Amino acid sequence: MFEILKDSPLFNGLDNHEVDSLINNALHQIRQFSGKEVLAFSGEKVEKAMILLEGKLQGEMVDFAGNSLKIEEIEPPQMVAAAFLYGPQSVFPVNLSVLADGKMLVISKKDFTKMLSADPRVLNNYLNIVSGKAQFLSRKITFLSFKTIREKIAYYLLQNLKKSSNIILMNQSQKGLAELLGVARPSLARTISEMESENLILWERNQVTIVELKSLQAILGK
Amino acid sequence: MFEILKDSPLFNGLDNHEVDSLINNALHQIRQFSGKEVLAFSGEKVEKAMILLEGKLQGEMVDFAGNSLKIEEIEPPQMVAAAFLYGPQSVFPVNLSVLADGKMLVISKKDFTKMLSADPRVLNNYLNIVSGKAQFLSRKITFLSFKTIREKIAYYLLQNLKKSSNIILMNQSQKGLAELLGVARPSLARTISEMESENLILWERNQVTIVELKSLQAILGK
DNA sequence: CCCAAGGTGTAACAATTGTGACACTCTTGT
DNA sequence: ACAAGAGTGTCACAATTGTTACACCTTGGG
Repeated sequence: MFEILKDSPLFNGLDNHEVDSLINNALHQIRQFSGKEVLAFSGEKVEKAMILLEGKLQGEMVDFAGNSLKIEEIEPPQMVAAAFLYGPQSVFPVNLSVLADGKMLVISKKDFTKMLSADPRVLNNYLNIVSGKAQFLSRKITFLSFKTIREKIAYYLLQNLKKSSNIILMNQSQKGLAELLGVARPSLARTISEMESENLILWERNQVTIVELKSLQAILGK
Repeated sequence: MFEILKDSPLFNGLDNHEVDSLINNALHQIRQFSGKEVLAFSGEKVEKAMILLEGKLQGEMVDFAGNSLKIEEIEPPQMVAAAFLYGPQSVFPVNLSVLADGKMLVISKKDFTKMLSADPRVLNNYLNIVSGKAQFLSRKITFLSFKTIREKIAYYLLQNLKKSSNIILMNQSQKGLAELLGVARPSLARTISEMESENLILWERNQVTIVELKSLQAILGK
């Protein structure tokens, strides 16, 4: 039915036929989205299981001053709000907004639950997804816990640094990175300047070169 | 076997006999702990399922400057590190340290997995626990995302305020609260003073009285 | 090819928080 | 009842970050 579904972590280990069969036994629909729509607001109840088929979504916290903190980007064929379908307080923790037009598969919670019972592999996959989410959030907390922008930058770079290379490709604008780190954009730029003039890093449009790895590690290790 | 286990969220809906039977079919042991021991360090692999039977534990992040940020307190009969047993990166996200002497039930991951398969109720309970954890972490992020101490305090108070009362009982020292909010203790005290002199709240040792609820909400709502 | 829109570098200034220090108060065990 | 330890109120000062503003790049349509 949807080719991409068999690559979804949820259906890991199942073949096309099995996936189709599961989907067809459940109440489902396709939801299209486009523009700058907000698909769900923080606090709204999560009542359906959602799997992104096309496009790109973003989860962001919006504080009361209107500032936003990007929590994560969601790309196909990931599940949306997977960790918030069950549990004591199943509401969206973030605003869910559209980054790129697309569509998603929506399944009623009831039928999704049946689907989990019907196939132990799917259940196991789902368990891994939810655990993974918790781990992701935990890492996010690590991030927010760093007090200084310098630490956040160092952590981000070291986290994205591939072994046997000293170059990090940036798929993110400074503006986007500032949101991710939860700091003001000019403040980020300032700290980057400082680190450049100290010869720790070389920050170019699309890539960052680590000049002094040890000093960078020292920022986190002192 | 252990009376308290039947009250554990994991065994919700099962009777004593069923719980005993599940436990006895799994490799398990009792681990005692005391003093100021650190039971597990952040980054250590989670290889066993753990259920707290007695005492009190604390999960805390320790940054590189030695400051700690308390993430949560764990009391019986909760599971320990429930959301970190499965998933792609099953390591402790925090240091697990002892707040009060006690003991916990330790079950090998393999046998715990069997236990989940053996009883759909336990599996469902576990799913709820893990989802709940993700939701907890998500709320924690909400906290850390507030920029000012004033906002954090307002959020904390409103979150802990019971309906039809304007008094909040504090089971937490200012020091503990400062750690929870991730701010320095004197900074917290300063902001509390300010809010008191503005007649928003009345902060006493063991309880906080909300004087002007609307103004408190306005801090978060502007 | 040029314009418009978004991204980036930078600066001065304001606001907030952290630090370290000290006196004082409360609690608890002996 | 008292001493010791932990928690609290407060201060001056340092450090960091946010704000606002503006000039300058880049890039991708028209």
